[in-house]
Amino acid sequence: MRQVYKRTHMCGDFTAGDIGKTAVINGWVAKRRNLGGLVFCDIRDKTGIVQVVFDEDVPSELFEKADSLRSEYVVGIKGKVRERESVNQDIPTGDVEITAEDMTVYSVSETPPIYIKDDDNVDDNLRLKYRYLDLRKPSMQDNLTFRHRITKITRDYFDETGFTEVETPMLIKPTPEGARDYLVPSRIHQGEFYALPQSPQMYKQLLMVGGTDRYMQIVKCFRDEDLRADRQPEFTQIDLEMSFVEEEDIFEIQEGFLKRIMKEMKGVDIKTPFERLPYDEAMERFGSDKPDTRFGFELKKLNSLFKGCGFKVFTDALEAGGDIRGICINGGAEAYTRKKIDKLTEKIKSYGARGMVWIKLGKDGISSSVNKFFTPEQLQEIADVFEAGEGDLILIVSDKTQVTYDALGFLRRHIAGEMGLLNDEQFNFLWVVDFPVFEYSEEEGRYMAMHHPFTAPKDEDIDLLETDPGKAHARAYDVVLNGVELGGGSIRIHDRDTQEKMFHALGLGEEEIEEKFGFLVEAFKYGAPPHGGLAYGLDRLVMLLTGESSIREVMAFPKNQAAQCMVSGAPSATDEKSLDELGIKVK
RNA sequence: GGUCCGGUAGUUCAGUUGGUUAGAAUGCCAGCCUGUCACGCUGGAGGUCGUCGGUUCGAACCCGAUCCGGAUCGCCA
Repeated sequence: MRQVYKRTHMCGDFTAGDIGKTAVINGWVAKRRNLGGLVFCDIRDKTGIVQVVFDEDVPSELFEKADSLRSEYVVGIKGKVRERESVNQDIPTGDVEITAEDMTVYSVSETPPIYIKDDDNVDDNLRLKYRYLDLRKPSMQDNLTFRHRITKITRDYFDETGFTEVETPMLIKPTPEGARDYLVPSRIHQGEFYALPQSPQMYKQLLMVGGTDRYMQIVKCFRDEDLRADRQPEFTQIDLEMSFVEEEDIFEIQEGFLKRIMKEMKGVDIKTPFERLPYDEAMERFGSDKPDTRFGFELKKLNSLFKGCGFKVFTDALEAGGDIRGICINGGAEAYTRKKIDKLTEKIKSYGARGMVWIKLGKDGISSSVNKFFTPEQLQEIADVFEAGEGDLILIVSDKTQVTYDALGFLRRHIAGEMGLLNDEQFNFLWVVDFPVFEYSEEEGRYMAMHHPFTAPKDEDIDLLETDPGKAHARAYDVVLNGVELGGGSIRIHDRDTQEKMFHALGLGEEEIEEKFGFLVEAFKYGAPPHGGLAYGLDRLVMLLTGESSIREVMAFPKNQAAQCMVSGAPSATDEKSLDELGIKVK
């Protein structure tokens, strides 16, 4: 005899069309409402809930069993589907109910430590500790299902466009540049280590040398850096690489992919091709390399207006080689009182800004925090740069160039959020292109690859690698959606000469190159096709499309901010025998 | 490593100027209840106020230290 009821329906699937049928369901008790002679029970599975009723028609033994049900008991119920006496408009199965004929209690439950409903507000760490309970919430199941469908579409789409999914190793050589590696000690080679991949970068390039032509992989990646709402130590990439392509070939394929995702998952037709926005322009207009273009408030450089002005803060910044930039908050003059502006000023301090100047265009004329230093005519001149009118607010930051970008880039997005200008239903995709090849690291005292050392410089900039590396632009691109970097990639270097120039610009000596990247350089001796690729952050993509504000909501078992798995307690100490075998001494 | 916010019933929170026995909602338990669906009504149990120390006649509240969580800057090729 079967121990488990053979299910005929999922709880969320019942409709008026099922009335009169005999149904068998398996699920959890979401709610029991005992009215005395009548017991209602909401049974939940991953598809939704359905109401079961135990009334005077059921045998007393079954009724007693129903009375003893508690939240999160696991049950199987057989019964007849019937029309409800009073319909519940709020749930999809609200037309019908199941009148119970038989029930088995598979297992009982203690009172759960967290609420299992969507509109809860439970401490994050508790949710993570009892993740298996948290996952029972419809929104969490919906998110997992949503994610599954995206990965399915991904595999389908790239299959149809000639990609082969290939698994690359998880135990790899530590990478010298970039994020901190998670290291795995080798038992056989004591004192030596594998690293978990930050991305399969070099392997996918080797696959191109290996003739795979078009590669894709949905792959876990690992970075041992501090966590954020959108950053986890292990996360998933949709990783792609193509041979015999240039930027536009890659853009076309990816735009087709995102178009399909948006159509199938959101029912939205997005316009292709996406806007291409050069990095320099993105920074100049939005103060960010991942601009949210759903609203205005664009940055303007004001240096020329303030040369030789009497305001020392501005002239000092200019003399130090910095800039003066501002944004105009249309209609912000009234909403942003002095108190609120002070708060904003406080916030941008974390980006290195020491202060902020404001100009308000009020009903009774123009006023500012620097009235003392500027005549109304001069203030008007600034306002004219922004084409500002009555009711507008101008915010100005003078500092090092990067600080003006960071502070104002933050402000425009922050204020847009506060003013309710971020429309969830609008999807502004764009490519940010022509990234710099290098960024200067104060810490290291040298240029570092902004993307990675295999990124091809633009042809016309190859000579700059040796003469003025800070000015060289790369064939690198990011795809950005509403201010979030969804993915990034580049056309790679495929000839040894350029690769060597790149390594030298990074300050790597022959030996170092051989030691760190020797196998890739070696591979390129034997015929590397021109190639390029891209990787998406799957978690971020799902987060954005589900409207969540943290990638934890779209991962089954995420880590907390201290990089711990709250369910299992990882990381943890291990026994001495294991450590001995690995040749590791702890302190 | 820095900055900010937080830690009080199982859960989410309130807690006045430092003053009697620390409250509410929800959840839980018991009783009643035949159309509920946030069921209702009545009653009950439930607290090391993160921890340690200090000030005080008296501390959830003030002070110091510390631990923990979250957001964020740095960091994330």
